[in-house]
Amino acid sequence: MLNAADDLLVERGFAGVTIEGIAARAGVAKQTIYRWWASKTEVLIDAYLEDAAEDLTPPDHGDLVSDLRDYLRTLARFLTGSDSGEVFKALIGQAQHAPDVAAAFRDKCVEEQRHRDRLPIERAIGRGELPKNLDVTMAVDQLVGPIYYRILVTGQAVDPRFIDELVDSFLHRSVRSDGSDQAN
Amino acid sequence: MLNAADDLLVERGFAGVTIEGIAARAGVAKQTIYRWWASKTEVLIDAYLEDAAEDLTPPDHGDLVSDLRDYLRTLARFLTGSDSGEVFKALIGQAQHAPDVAAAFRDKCVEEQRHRDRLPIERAIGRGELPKNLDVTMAVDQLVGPIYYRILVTGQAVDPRFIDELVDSFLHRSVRSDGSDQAN
Amino acid sequence: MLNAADDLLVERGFAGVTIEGIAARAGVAKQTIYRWWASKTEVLIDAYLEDAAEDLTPPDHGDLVSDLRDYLRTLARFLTGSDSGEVFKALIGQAQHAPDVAAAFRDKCVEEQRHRDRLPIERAIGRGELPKNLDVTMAVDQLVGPIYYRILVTGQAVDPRFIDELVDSFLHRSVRSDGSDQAN
Amino acid sequence: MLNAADDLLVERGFAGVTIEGIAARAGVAKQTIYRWWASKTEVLIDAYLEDAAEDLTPPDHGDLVSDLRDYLRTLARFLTGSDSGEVFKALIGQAQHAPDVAAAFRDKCVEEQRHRDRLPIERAIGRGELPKNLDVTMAVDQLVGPIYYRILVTGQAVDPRFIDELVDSFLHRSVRSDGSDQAN
DNA sequence: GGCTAACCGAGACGGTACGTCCAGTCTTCGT
DNA sequence: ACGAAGACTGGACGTACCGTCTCGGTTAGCC
Repeated sequence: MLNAADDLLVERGFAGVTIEGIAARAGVAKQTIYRWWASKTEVLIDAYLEDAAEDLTPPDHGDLVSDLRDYLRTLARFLTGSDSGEVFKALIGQAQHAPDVAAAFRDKCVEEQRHRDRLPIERAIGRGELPKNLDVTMAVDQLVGPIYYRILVTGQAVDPRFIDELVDSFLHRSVRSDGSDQAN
Repeated sequence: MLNAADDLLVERGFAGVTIEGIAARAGVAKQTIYRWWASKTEVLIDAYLEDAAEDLTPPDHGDLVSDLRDYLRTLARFLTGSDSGEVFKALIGQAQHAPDVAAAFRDKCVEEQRHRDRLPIERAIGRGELPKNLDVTMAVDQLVGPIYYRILVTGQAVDPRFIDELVDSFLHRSVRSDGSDQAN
Repeated sequence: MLNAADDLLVERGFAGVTIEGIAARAGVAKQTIYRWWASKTEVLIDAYLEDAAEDLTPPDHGDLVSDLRDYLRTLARFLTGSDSGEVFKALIGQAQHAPDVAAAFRDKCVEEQRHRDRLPIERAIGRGELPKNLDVTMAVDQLVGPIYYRILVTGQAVDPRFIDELVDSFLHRSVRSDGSDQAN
Repeated sequence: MLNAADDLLVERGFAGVTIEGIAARAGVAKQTIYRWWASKTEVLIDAYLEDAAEDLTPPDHGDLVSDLRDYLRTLARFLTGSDSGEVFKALIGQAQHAPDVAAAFRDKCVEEQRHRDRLPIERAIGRGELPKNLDVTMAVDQLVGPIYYRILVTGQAVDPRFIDELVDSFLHRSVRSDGSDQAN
């Protein structure tokens, strides 16, 4: 059933995902779907949860710059080029239309995603590469925000160069924000 | 007709906007709508264009910090609290589902919006507050990206404190990036 | 279970009787119903048999006219005004749609009913009030046929006056049909 | 559409008639059916009206006995052996379940039928074969009632012998009831 | 100034999917 | 072991909109 939903989304787009279509493809009665999910969006959320998360495990090279560049590139590729990313974007899209979808989606998907997003930063703090008092949430917003923005809103390409610049800007600012390099 | 579409979206959400509903509320035949627009999304794009843009004219205080803080707050308020902002978000949402919507939406709405976003930066460059070789696109992405990200993806609040920090980070980094303020 | 079926029919009509409804009201699992009956119609047949028959025992006043008038009025009241009568009519109705229902219904309900219908006539023959060679089946058809016809088909009222006329016609014809009054 | 309904009823019985089935067979959208009829029963009523009535025009041999025998045999054949008769019986059946169906059915179908039933009697009265003060309604009930009764309730055969006896009984009684043949 | 054409409202139409109800079959679990 | 509980496939229900398609009944323009 979840696979059926997944496949339909990739093949025919969000509008092509229908409860009837999922049921037909999964060889299941509509009622069975309604028994477990309230809408196609909830099916997609579960479909996303099932087979998506692991693709995004942040790497750990023991080096902030490498970690960030690697991870953010993976994130961009996930959002623009993978099936799970398609589902994720579709769900973000749907979240703009229905507050209940937004709530469920954030609870179950975004929360987890944000947790992963924080890891490289937190590890760097642990290693002393970044100051202990760094506002991690803020840092994450500044790093991934522009990426989501380009993908969701403007459609601009998110290429390695863009990510490198993003990381550079972030690091220069961050390092400086604890005052340590102002002394130079 | 555009008002009807607008009103329906605000009252009942994107799913509550239907061609039939618009026609009924506008006292118009469905066919008349189809004569000029290909889908409800296109109606909403035009509805957005009609009465939205002017709310977002960036201010010009002659001072980058004030301009940015003022403008980004206005942008956040527009996205989270205005009727036009609702339409805008609905269209971003729909753009995730349909590439043609995405294309039209970016052409007609985002383009213009991006132009406005650049103004404070460009004026600051003109005034010499920012270096001439600054990558404006990048700068805009870093400033508005996190705001859109919070609103569209995570649902975190976008309050003045967040915006101030965003602006501070940006300025320290930007100013520093050409090395000009290190000389001070 | 039978009571549940009965009650549902009276409260909500034939379409309101469902296996699930009976099961729910009787506090029983659907499967338990299917174990003993093949369809809701069979449940209704048994429900009818359980608590219906006795209301229609023909009276025995020792006088054909009184017996017939009394009995036919009771029959009319049964068909138009009693709960069992509602079940009976519902079953006749259903018998028009499904031959198997018709067969079962006639076997189990109509047969018995016909037997009761014959009693007044047969007793009158026994008493010598009617000729021994009278075609009892024919006589019954002529007496009860018009009553069923009005109730099932035309919806005309079946009032005492109608029944009296029916009985009168029958008696005059019957007495004469053995040739005994042609001699006058 | 009406033909489709008709055909389905004859082929698959009343339960086999569904709005979806009619729509599919007629090459029409469900909504179109719902636009014009409130239920499958109403479709069947109109289907019956369209192509049924003319089969039952009572004959006029100028002779009551012939007229009645001929007509009642036609009626019996109509009810037991024709497609329209199947529809008619199905509607009578359904009328037992739903008062609104009963009302519509009686208004549109039974009324007309009753009118035809009266014709032989009324013409005989016009010709002086029957007394002017004869209760025609009562007479019709007594003639057709037993036929409907056998067909709808008991399932007994309605053969020519039965009809002949019915007519004989009726005539002897009727003729006698005004005293005219007692004078012989 | 009258004829004609375009446009518009109204809404019927063939469709697709919705979400619900119930049928009839099945498995599980507790007494 | 039996029966309640209820999940399951399947199919029809009646509804909402879709996008297409006639219909008249205005206007408006052009001769």
